[in-house]
Amino acid sequence: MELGNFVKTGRNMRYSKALIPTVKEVPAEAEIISHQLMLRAGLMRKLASGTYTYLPLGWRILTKVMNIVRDEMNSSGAQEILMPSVQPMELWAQTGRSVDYGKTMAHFTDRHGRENVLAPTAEEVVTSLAAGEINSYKQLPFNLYQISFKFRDEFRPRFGVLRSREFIMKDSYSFHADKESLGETYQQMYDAYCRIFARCGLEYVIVEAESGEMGGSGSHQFTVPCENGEDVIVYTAGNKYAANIEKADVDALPRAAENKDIAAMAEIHTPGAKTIEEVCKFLKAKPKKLIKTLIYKSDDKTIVALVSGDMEINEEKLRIIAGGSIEMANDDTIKKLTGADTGFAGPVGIAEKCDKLVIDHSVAAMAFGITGANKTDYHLAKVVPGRDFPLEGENVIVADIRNAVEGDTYQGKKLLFRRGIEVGQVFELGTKYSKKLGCKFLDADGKENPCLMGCYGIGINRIVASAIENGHDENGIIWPINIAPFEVIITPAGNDENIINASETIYKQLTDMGIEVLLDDRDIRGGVKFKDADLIGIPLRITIGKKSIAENCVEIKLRSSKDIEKVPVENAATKANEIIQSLKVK
RNA sequence: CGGGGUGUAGCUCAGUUUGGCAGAGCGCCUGGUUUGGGACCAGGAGGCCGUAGGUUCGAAUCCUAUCACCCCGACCA
Repeated sequence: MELGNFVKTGRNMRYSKALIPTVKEVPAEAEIISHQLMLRAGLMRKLASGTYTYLPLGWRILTKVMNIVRDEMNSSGAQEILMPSVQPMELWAQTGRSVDYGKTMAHFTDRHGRENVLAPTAEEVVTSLAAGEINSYKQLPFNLYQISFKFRDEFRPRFGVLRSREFIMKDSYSFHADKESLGETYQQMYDAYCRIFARCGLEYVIVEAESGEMGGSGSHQFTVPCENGEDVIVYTAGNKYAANIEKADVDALPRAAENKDIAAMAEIHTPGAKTIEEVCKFLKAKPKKLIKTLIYKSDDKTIVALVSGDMEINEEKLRIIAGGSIEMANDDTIKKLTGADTGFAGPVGIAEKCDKLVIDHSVAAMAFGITGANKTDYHLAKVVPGRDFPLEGENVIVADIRNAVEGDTYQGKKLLFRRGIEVGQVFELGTKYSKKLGCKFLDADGKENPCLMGCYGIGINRIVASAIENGHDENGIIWPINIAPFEVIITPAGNDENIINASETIYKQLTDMGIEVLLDDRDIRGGVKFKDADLIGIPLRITIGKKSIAENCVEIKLRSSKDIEKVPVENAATKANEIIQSLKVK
């Protein structure tokens, strides 16, 4: 599977010979603008849920993005390789990710009964490769990358290519003998990413991120802010602090003053009221008066987490405290632990029964609250944290385990929220994979050590979608020139011989100059050509019509502007070339 | 995986309530008139009404099953 490996996009094209099936009407299935325009501009067609065929224009754009990525990766010293898309499940079992990755992993059994994974990423493969090749610190460091298809059986593919089941990713993996070396490469990748996104014409923000299933410590996410993004970025004014919502720290809320006068706990009959919503309705209370009790399993340990009823738990934060992967406990486990049906769990008396009780600051800050009674169909009111359940102890911890919300502060500064599309992420992996897969080297002292690793990903398709999300108007796409399918479109408006001749001449001149040019030689009305040119978003248009050709002139217009410049026919190609070169981000 | 919705022409969708000739707009083909912002006139092609079964004299329409696609949710304690 070769993904445009150093394939130069063809230089020129006649529209009449090209498959560019534009559509006027908005496809019913497309919700967000990038998805709509990718279909309308004839970039791609859907095959099945979350899988798309890229048509000539769409593939040109992807190819251009891949070539920018490749160029910057190569200049940063990374080496391109290509790993298989079909990987043995065994390898994933060795790192434990066959479980951690869960159902998102697409897999199949082959005719010999072996389980195979359709690569969602390649840490296992590359680490086992390195394990076989690395013996000495003298071989380190190195950085390998590939550009290839990735598969994820998303529970819900949506937003066109933003969350699809099959997509193109650039993934690279670096191997090091020490932390300094890892830090250096991490910084090189960070800088390379900045250049890549700048060259793709994207405005991006870099945020502190959580490393999720990847495991590891440091991580930054490159995010393109836009309304339709699936990620939420949290930041303080002036961008002094910016983080993914999965990561964003919040200040602890002020604790309620100690009040000895609060009456003792009271049991209330709440038949059938299992959810926060139902309890609130039943008791006419506000969610923030409730203590939400969530029960998780981490391996064979039971973890109970408490969050204010109006807040969301942040499973990533909890996962770090748990020290391993976590999942919601099933009804049986809950019943065994609390003695009640799901929906009536509470913190009173739970610390003695569970392996760990993690209390969010938002709960510790309450004067008193309502919570489950660990008895089916009953809740407790006037439950005072610290009095009715412990806030400290061997297996009790008060911590930040919730998502930031409007009104929160960090280091005293107000937190702001914005949506974005994640287009790239860099991770310091450490030794998580090298230890498990035996990727070791001998250091100068002859001692054996696991390699330190970093990994760095870029979503190629997401770059395209986010460029559209932030680059369009009511008429269609407005491409940044570096990733536009063509740099110029020539639009002859009319069939006069001198119009055709001038078009052909300029077409040839631009081609010879190395410009990527599309000639709209279709025998149709001018209006249709203009609409199509705008829809597919070619940055520069050269229009040749009756009026202008009478003065021996053509019109040059930027897709992004209304201004039209008249230029003599013989200067047109040179002038267009000049504009294009000035637009390019080097 | 749970809830909701939709499958009818290449696309967007009517028609289903109340069973009775398969529809419109856009697109496509032919001819003509047009020709700088998705033209107009005339003619035409194109559908096993998602699939399978059932009810009925008769099913796009009613019933059952199934598949696909879309939306919401998966924070439930």
